[in-house]
Amino acid sequence: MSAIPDKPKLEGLEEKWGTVWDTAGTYAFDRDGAGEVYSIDTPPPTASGSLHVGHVFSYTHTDTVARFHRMRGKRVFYPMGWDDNGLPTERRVQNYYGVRCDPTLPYTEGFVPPHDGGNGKSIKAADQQPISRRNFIELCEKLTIEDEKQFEDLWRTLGLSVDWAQTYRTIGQGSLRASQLAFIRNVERGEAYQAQAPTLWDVTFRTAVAQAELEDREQPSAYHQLAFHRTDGGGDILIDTTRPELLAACVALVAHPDDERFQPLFGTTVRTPLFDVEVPIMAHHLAQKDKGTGIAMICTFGDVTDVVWWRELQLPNRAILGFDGRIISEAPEAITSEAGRAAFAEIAGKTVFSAKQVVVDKLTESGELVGDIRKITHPVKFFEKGDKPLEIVSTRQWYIKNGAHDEGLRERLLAHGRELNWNPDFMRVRYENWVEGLAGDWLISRQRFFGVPIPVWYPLDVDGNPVFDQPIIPAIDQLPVDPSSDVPAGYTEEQRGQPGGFQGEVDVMDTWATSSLTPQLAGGWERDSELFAQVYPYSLRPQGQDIIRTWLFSTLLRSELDCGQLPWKNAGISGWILDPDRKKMSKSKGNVVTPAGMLEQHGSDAVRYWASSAKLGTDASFDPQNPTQIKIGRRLAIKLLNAAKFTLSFDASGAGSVTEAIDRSMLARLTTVIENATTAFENYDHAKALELTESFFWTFCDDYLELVKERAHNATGQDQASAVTALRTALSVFARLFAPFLPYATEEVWSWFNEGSVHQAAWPTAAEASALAGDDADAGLLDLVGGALIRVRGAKTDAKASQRTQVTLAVVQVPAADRDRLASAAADLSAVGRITELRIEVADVEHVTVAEIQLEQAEG
RNA sequence: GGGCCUGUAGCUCAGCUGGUAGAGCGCCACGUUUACACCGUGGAUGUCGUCGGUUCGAUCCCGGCCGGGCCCA
Repeated sequence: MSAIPDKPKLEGLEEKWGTVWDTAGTYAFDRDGAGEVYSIDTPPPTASGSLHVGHVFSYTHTDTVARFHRMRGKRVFYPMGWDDNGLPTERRVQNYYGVRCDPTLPYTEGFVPPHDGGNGKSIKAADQQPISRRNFIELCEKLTIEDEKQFEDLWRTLGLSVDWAQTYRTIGQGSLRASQLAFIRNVERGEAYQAQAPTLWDVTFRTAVAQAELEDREQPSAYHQLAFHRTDGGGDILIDTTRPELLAACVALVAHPDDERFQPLFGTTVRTPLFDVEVPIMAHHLAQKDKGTGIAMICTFGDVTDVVWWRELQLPNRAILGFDGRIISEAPEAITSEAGRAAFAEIAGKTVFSAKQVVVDKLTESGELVGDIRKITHPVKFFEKGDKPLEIVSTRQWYIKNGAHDEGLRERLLAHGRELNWNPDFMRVRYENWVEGLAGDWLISRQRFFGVPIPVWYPLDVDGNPVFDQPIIPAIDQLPVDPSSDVPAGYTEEQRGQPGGFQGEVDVMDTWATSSLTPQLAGGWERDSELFAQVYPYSLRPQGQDIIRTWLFSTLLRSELDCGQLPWKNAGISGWILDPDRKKMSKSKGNVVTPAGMLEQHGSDAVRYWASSAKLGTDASFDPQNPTQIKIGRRLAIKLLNAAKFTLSFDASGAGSVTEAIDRSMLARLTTVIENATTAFENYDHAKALELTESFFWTFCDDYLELVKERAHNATGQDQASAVTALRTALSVFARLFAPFLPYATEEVWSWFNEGSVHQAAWPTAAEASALAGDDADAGLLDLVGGALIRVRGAKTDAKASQRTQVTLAVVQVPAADRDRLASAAADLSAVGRITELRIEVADVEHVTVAEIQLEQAEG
């Protein structure tokens, strides 16, 4: 036990107890212990991103749950991971060091980057120094490790009860191995496959992206009306398009099968303007009668609908867009006319923007552009991290089955969604909408650098062409591998790139292909089976609502594929942080405050109180200029310190039993608070647990403590002992009920009258309070006496007198049933109210009422 | 266009499977009371978004509309 300071304060508690917890291993997972395990599949924050109040918010929610279960005697497995793999890190490295990756360059020993630190501003691509892939990855490694240190410091200050021995990085060696191993298992079971297919492509980052990473953005565009020429001599057919630059890639026209205007034309053909290619007119239900002229051109590929049409109508591929977003140099073979080939030559090599200009000019010239160009805005698909519209290119990519084309798998995924306990429950719907809306399998190939390499090689035939459908898979004990530098079994390095030799896959996996394995990464899957058996399936998956479609879905998918099981029992979904205008906090709006500064200014407990007071799934608004909830939390923590100091100042030598009615009443109330707070926590409603505890704590301080302080201080014998016993019991209970929310203040208070950490103490039980209160305690008495006290105080306030003013006579009226009850606390009431003569009368009143009060005249 | 959430005191929110509303902050007044001035005490404050329906009775259930947010087309 430690001494109680004269002036308890919050400052310094983070450092003091942080060190103690670390040294004592307070939050270490006891893998050899007995008892139930409570395991948490922690969201690994993006190491290259900056932490904001939203992180503090949701991670605090999780921590309160972890602390609750730990105090309930469970062995809590609470690891922390860093998501450092992927594009966000690459971008940060580019800006931080002023470099970019050029895989064609050789490695430079002892490379010193042109910048170090930057100032947060992005460095223009043209000013970035090209460096080798290996140099680039080394910088990624270096910077993420620094970033992760800062994250850890913040989490420690916030007081997350993470076991810091259980950390993982999504780019760490263990993750590389697990990620590649899981992929190989997917291949072996036929769940991962390669396909040459139209792929959504970001021309800036030059990589494929997956459905989960898309977002629609409203963009200005324009309708161009083009004249196609019927081959039966029946005149022209007009279509509206926003992408005339793809005219050379046109493979058909399409209208709705029910559209009477076009029914006679189905099966006939037209010639395209400018390029003079004969294409069929076809029917498909996705064509919209009321859009444009009701008949559209299908190009390979202008948008995702084109892909559907192309596939379902079995059209030829005449793609003209390259990976750089420019028109390729080779015209499609279907363009045979001299004029057509000449027209194509003019757009070859141009960006889509420039090509559009050329095509429009030439169509205007030829008179095949009809009427005016009409400006519109419409939604266009973007990579969520990109700033140019996605294009669709045809490439070879690896996919993992996700149920989009597999009814059985989809049903199993939906069944798991129903099986999972969602908090709040309505979040399940978002998952179901996503699963039901999947349009294609999960594309996991990324043409990037800082990621987990796809662990395959391809044999080269005698002509040096890769044989993609016979990939060479490494042996399990060879993992992790980098196919760019490692050599497959049976080959030598000299055979790399040679006919009859092999080539390594250069693509890496999508970040989510690794992040979807967080339960496996943290839990020792295929590495420490004893640990894995203890923690898997996990008790809880906490996360934000924005990544249900990505992280939650993909984790569930990998688990289902690997073992047919749900990876967790519960999901806890936190809401957003909104600024005072109810907008989502964002850096660009300049309304982001740094969490570290917040913790420094207000104290961790105060910030945690604010976070804890919001329910799961509910957005919370936050005004950095006026952080009301944080101030309230700070006040609560300080109040706890002071109330504890006061309570512990009374002589406890006689403590043992509780005999006074008012003391028993308070404990009876406390019993109910314990029961309800426990239930709330069990139901993942930490906010309610806090609210119940806080609310009664103020009653305890304002009324009960006031009522009994005279007796606890000055009385003797059992009267005094009863008060002190009740006070100390309540203090012990409050410290533990508040411990998940205010870990620092409660630990400080606990240390004043207990050995060990409050965070390893037993969660309070109703029995410990009710045993002292007794079965027949009058739970309502505290409010009755408190009501009388409030009215006495009110009378003094009305008289503009100090609360210290002596009352010579107070006549209190009560309903008959309450007279003896109130009388049982008359001495305490008189003491706190400084009442010389207290008369309790029975009257026809609904509530306790002060009928008459005489105050001693204040002196001079 | 479809789905989900949301609209309660000036602000932030609570309101337990329907009985005409609560907390804190802020505001006003009083008080330096020996745990707390990062304080204490007391007080005022609402056609519970809107229009209908069910019901003896609706903030709560149902439907329409309006506003805010998110997801999907």
